[in-house]
Amino acid sequence: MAVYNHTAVEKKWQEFWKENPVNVDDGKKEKYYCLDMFPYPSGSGLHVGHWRGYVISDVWSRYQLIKGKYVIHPMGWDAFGLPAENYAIKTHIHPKISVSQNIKNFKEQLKQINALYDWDREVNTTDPAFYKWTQWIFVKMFEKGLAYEKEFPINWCPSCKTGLANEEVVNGCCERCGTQVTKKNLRQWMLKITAYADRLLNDLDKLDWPEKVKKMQTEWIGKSYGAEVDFKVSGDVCPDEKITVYTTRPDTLYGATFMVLAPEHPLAKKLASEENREAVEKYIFDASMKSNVDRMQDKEKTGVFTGSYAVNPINGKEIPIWISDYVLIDYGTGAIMCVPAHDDRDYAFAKKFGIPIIPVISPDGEEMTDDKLPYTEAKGIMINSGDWNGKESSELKKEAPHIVEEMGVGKKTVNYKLRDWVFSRQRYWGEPIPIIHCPHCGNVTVPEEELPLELPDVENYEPTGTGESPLAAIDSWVNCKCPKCGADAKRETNTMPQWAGSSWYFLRYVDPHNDKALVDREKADKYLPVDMYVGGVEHAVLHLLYSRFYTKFLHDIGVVDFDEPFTKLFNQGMINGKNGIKMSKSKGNVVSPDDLVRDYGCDALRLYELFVGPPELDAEWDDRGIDGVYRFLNRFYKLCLDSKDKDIKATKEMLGVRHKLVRDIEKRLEAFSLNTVVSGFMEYNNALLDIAKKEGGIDKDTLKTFAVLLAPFAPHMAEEVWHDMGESSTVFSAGWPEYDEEAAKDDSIKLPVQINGKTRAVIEVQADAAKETVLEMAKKAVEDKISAGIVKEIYVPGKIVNLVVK
RNA sequence: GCCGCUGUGGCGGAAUUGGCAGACGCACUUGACUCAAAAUCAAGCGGUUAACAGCCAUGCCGGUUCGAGUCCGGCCAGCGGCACCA
Repeated sequence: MAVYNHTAVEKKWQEFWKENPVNVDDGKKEKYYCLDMFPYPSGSGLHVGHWRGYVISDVWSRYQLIKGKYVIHPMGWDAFGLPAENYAIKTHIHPKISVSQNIKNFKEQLKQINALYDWDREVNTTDPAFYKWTQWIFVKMFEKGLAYEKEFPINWCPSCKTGLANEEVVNGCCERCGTQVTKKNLRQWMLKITAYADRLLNDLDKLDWPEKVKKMQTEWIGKSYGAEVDFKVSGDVCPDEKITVYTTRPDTLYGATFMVLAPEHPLAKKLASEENREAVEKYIFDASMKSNVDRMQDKEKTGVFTGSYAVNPINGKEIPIWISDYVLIDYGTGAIMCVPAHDDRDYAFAKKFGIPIIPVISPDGEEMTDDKLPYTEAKGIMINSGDWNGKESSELKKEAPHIVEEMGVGKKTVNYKLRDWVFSRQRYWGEPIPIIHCPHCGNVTVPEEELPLELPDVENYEPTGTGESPLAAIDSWVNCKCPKCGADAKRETNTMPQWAGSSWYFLRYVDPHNDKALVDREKADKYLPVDMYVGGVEHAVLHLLYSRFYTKFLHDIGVVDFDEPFTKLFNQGMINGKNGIKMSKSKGNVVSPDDLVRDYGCDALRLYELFVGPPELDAEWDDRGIDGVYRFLNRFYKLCLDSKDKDIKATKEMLGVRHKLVRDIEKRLEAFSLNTVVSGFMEYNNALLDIAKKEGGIDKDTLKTFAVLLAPFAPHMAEEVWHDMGESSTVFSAGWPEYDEEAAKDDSIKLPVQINGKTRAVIEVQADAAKETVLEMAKKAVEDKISAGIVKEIYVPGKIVNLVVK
């Protein structure tokens, strides 16, 4: 029968902690802010995969707590968004109601982890007192010119008559009804995140984040250096027009044999000559009906000749102007010069349509034959390039922008892949955008004192069919007076995306009840920024980039004095079901933590969540493994019970284990190798059990040290043992133990003796033995195998002896 | 296609700057306790071998080194991200 009654013990200490809070800000302690990515409170509840990240961050938080810090470890809810809205459409239950029910359930389940969460700090993005400030930030961005309106195409399902998010488009079709998705131009609110592109890029250097995430953000921002070059249109279809292209390879200008415009380019239609007009217009129309996804899936290049020509400014040659949808209107200038000899896509296009190909770079300076093309490296000698012949292309690549600038036909430029952020949704369940459209004053912000602009109740959550949000159907809400001139005006009916609240919620946790400011500046200075952010890697770009953008903006308007929100980031791996299949209700492979907590206890599940594998990697869940950590906890507890009433004096061996334990656990914990921390506990516990067998027990100080180290991982067990050893205050006030390097050292060590790199014997030597002594012992141990004669002797103290024989 | 990560027993995984490959655990086998089972405790557990010695073993091929899971070069497989970015 198990001696450790986890249910009773865990309940006892949970009540104890409730009455004796362990994490208190006395004003003197150093702060540590450890944050989980807040969850979307879904109706299906928590599974063992959710636990993992929360256990990791809680272990880290409790570690900081024992080290004497005041830990801010909050939790909240990211509760706007599609699932709640779709549920409302189906059931006609207001999202407010379903969301609050889900939160209640989620919170109950979350409490089983018994993390250090400070529930007084709880935030909820759908609470008007919270989204007042989400709206306030928008107002400030509008005032600074960072929020603007623009016609922008969205994914549109002609059958559902609704806009779709990218993730709702599957293989170019609507996820729900299977209809081919098209595009529809709608007026959208945009946020000018591109204004921060350089800072978002450069400040990545300041961050202690996984390199992978930094790299993903760098690529997402996609900074490139190049030149804009003007090509004059020749002929009389469009006299006096010029086309500006962006290129990163101005060195290949002599090789440009055609140009291509995006179908959406303003000149695309105009450039069509009489005989080409029909084909051009058809191509442009077809492209406009294709979804972005479709357009990208086309393998074969398509295109149409406009019938017009432009003049290559470097050599005065006329080159044909084509239209093709492989050129994107929102990158660069929406037009490119094409150098088929040195670009894969241009090459494919030229081959298909029989356009001349002129090589201008050669690795050896010789003429390039067709079989060597396309040659896409910017390395080699310029050929067929007039004055530029003989130059090194990588050098020229840097000079060329200045040359075109001097010629007056272009300029040096920088481009980004990063685009401005489409910030409006034609949906109900989101923050209303606090803008009023006045016929006289234009766009006017809702006055600050009228915030929050609350989301009104509606009868119907269905999309309107016109692409407008359901809010547009509420006349009494839409019609209002202009705050500036008093004229009849209309409210904006778009709402904000789910990202809006999650882009700044971490600031609110330090001052969640403030109705005068987003966050009190003094509190912000004291508690922010976040020291450690724990969450899934799926947010590597969007959420983490948006949060950085928001933080920089709030820094610029003086709300906070730092400009990066998350100093350190840790991405935990996912927990999957059997055979690596993602846990989901539909697959029926979801493992609920509830039964495991009941049968094994919170502590055992916490340990097992870590023991399944390296925290940064994905892991497969296997219920059976939890028996191992459960047995460990019971054995440790039994050892403590057996020892507590005996007055065991610490032997040298016990002290050795104690100091090694502290040294190893601390090192592994600092390295975030949490799975090996757990195996370390087991290993040292086994060592203590062996010693206890000989000595009748283990000294109290060693067991107490063990308990303190264990406390971040298995807080209940640690507290129980701590009190069993006669302590009356909490184990979390014990302070992190220190170790003595000397005491952790063994007197003698086992040294492998190799011959030609193969271990042939193991000798035991004094730790401080002299080289000669060790070598002598080693030779003696392998006497019979070294008769051929030793060529070389290698001795690495503490590691190995290797004897090289003939 | 490009970038990144990962390949170690039946399974999850350990292994400082290159230094006893398989820690710790799961599963399994045997034994003790028990009328019996569970629980617990003890022993074993990569392959080959009757056994020891030996030999073979960290996805594959080669290299550097006294010594390679670890470093270098070339492949293969799986996972993730990006994907007409001019």
